[in-house]
Amino acid sequence: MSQYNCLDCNLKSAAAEYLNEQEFSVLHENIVNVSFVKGETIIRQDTLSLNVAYLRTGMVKIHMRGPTHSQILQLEKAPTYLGLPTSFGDNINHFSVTAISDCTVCFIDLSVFRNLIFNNGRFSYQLIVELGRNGLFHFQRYASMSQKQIPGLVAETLLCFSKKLFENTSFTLPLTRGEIGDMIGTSRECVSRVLTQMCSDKIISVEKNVLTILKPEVLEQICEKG
DNA sequence: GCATTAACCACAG
DNA sequence: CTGTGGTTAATGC
Repeated sequence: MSQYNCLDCNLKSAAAEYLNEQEFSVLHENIVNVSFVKGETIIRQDTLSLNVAYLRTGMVKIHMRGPTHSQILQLEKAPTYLGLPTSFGDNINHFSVTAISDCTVCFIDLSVFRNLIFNNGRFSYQLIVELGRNGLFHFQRYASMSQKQIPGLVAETLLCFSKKLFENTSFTLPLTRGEIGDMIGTSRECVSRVLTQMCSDKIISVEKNVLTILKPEVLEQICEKG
């Protein structure tokens, strides 16, 4: 069991804001908080899913084995639920979740979580909102992936990192070039080339692993034109 | 044809 | 892991 009380958790999910005191105490009795260091697997593809995972702190990559390469589906930062599609879609995990920074995760018993959904409409509604946004994000990604050229995809990825993940025009690259390649379905070489090209065009700068977006407008333009 | 895009391979740091 | 260069295949004008 976790040492802290869920009711007093200052990192509650948007959905959990709607739980009452009694529901929190049930949650608290059926939750376990686990720390992961960077690189550790939090959820493993093809294993049985027995609980819902809630990412309290840290950042993760969600990925799966494709026909030939590994495919990175998305990056997520705390606070967020992890693997809801798996929890409700199938008993078997259809993807893996790996920590890309140190993380803390709460694992919640699935049947307890299911009861919360049955009994609390507002809580459920917030989950649906999250699931819906996630689905929309992937629809958009799907269209981009099949229609944009590599520079457009790289631009899209960098803008996503900047706007959604770090909320900053300057950030430490959370993935290697190879992983970015796995994310947009190309090779590490292509990512490398596009990045160095953007550097020489002064659209971005990369020092060590810190990337700074110098010309957001140009990047947006590349992103849109594909 | 010629140019562009990107994959694949190999080698160096 | 990263950056580059050479080569090749596919596609478009």
